[in-house]
Parts: sequence; C-alpha cells; structure tokens
Amino acid sequence: METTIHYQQFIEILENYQRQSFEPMMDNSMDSITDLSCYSYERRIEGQSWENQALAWEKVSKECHSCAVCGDSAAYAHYGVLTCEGCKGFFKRTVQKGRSDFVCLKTGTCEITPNNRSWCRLCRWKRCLIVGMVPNAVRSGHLAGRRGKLPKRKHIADLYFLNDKH
Amino acid sequence: METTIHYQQFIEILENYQRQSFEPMMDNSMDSITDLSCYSYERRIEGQSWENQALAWEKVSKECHSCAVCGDSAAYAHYGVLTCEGCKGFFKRTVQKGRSDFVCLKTGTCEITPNNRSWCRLCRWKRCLIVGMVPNAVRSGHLAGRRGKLPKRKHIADLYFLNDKH
DNA sequence: ACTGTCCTTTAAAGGTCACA
DNA sequence: TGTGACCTTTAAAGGACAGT
Ligand SMILES: [Zn+2]
Ligand SMILES: [Zn+2]
Ligand SMILES: [Zn+2]
Ligand SMILES: [Zn+2]
Repeated sequence: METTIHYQQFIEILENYQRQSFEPMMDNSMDSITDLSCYSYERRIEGQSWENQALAWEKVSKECHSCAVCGDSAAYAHYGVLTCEGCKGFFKRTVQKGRSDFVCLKTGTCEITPNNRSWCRLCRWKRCLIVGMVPNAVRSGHLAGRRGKLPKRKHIADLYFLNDKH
Repeated sequence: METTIHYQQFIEILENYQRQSFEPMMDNSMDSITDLSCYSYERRIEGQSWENQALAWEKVSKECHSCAVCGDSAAYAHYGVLTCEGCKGFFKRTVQKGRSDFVCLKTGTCEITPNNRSWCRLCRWKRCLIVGMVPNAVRSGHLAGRRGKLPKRKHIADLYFLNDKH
C-alpha cells in the first residue's frame, strides 16, 4: 500500500473535500445526509429554460427520525449527530461541567431508551460518544454563550489564488 | 520543495481540517474568520468553577465590513465571500441563468465600485470569481428553491469508528 | 429584463424554568 | 441538582417586487 501521496493530489482532495463541506448536497448519492434530519420545502422544477416560463414547484419532504442515543424522536442533528432534545441537553451539560465522575451501578453496558435514559449517566455518556457526538462542538472560550450559526470560513481557494484586494 | 506527503500526515490534516470546519473557531489565531462578518453577542465570562456562581456576561461585538467585490457595505458572507446584497443577487442570477455572454466595452479591467458596479457585467463577474465566490454554492437540482441552512454532514469520525447502532 | 432592498426560511447553537 | 420541552438567536440560502 502507498505510504505517500502526491502533493498535487493532496491539494485536489482537500479542495474537493472543502467544496463538499461548503455546500452539502442532499442528493441520492449521499444518503447519510438525507438521513440526518427531516425537512419539508418546495423545490423549483427544472427542464425548461429560465426565460419566459411560469415557475413550477414541487413539494419535497421527509419524515423525522429517531435519536441515535436513546431512540426517542428527533428532528435535527446536535453536536454532529441526530439526537433528541434530552440527549442534546445532557451532552451539553456534561461537556460544559467537565464531568468525569459518572458511575454505572451495573456492568457498564446499560441499554439507553427514552424511558430509562436518565437512570445511568455513565452509559448514556458513553453512548453519546460512541454514536459520534462531538464535544468540541459545545462552545467555550470566546464562543461561550454565542448562539446560532457561526460564520463560515473563507473558501480554501483563497489560500492559493492571488487576491488583489484585501 | 517536497512533492509528496505521508499518508498518515494527510489523514491528520484532513481530520484537523474537518474538525475546524465542523465548528469554526472565531479566535485570535484565525483572524480571517473574524474578518468575515460582523457580530454582536454576550459571552459567558470564564475563570470560575461552574458550581455555585452567578453567571457573568460580557458584550462582544464587531463592526461590519465592506463588499469584497465592489466595496459597498456588507454584513454577511454570500457564496463564500463577504459581499453586499447587490453583488450577492448579481452572482446568483448569473450562475442560475448560466450566462457567459457578458462583454466589456473597455479593456476588461474596469474597477468595480458601488456606483458603477452595474455598468460592466463582465468585469463585475470576473471580480466575483477573483475574490473567491463559489458558483457551486448557488443551489440547483434537488436543492433549487431550498432556503436556509442545510443540515451538516456527519462527523468524519463516523467513517473510522465502529457505530454499533444505525 | 436587471437591480438591489427587504423579507422569509433553514439547522442547530445556547438559554429558560416548571417539574422531579 | 438535573432534566427536557420550548424558546430565541445566528448566518446565509432563496423569493418578492418597486424602481430603473
Ligand atoms: Zn435521546
Ligand atoms: Zn450503566
Ligand atoms: Zn458589492
Ligand atoms: Zn469592463
């Protein structure tokens, strides 16, 4: 197996990656994304030229899914993973308080369900990490208290192209 | 200059990049991000333990900047670059209509200012591309008409960790 | 037609507080 | 004290339409 990669190829991959993460496509080729949340909107129907046509619309929607931690109903991703409001809050509080004192009174393998999720904090916390929740996404430092979407970074292209105006 | 890079290092860089793009940090080490937009919010003051303290708050704010294309005042990034509403709209319409018939009546190097920006479409369009606006960020296909933030992709960690529940 | 101001719509951050 | 249903706040996508 190759242990090195050409710098040029590396740049290509990075650029491609950044292009994807700049605007995630909710298309068929990336089901994992459509799985992330429910949605409902009207999309423009294509196939005709833009000039001289009445706009045609089509309803697009997708049902909600369940929390990756406990299985309760969930509408959006929180800290990187589709979860319910309860597990979202639990994860945030745990990260913010830096808690590492949870103990499991059983064997450390408790199943987490909507009804019992608050019984064993250790196993709930472990489950949060296993499904991929990102502690780093809980805002701290300068960003503590900052709500809502954060501004996106500039296009990586700016690192390579000459920008004649700053 | 190196023309190859170790695969392991490549993975590290990619992971680091994705970690950053998951939650961009608006801190001092990444001024290009704080430069992107204006903001104003209250942040929690740190330095004390979480238990048994009254929350302290501090105002944080930053003035708005100017459009990278024409220099008019701008509040947010559009299609990857801080621009005014006018240049945002011009860029969107141009991409959506797939226009490539613009011509410059001068030498193709018109300066773009708030007052003359609509005089030469070709030079305005070239300027949009030079400063890094991303045509791909104009939604088309399934996403045509879809408003607002799109759901984020799952954390790249999911590609490497075993996920025992789907 | 084209422009650009103003508006609505998104997902997902953090905050609130009755309830246990 | 911890929980979680519900709320506000973000940046930035698209839409509307009066003005040119
Ligand atoms: Zn849950
Ligand atoms: Zn347990
Ligand atoms: Zn502009
Ligand atoms: Zn010109």
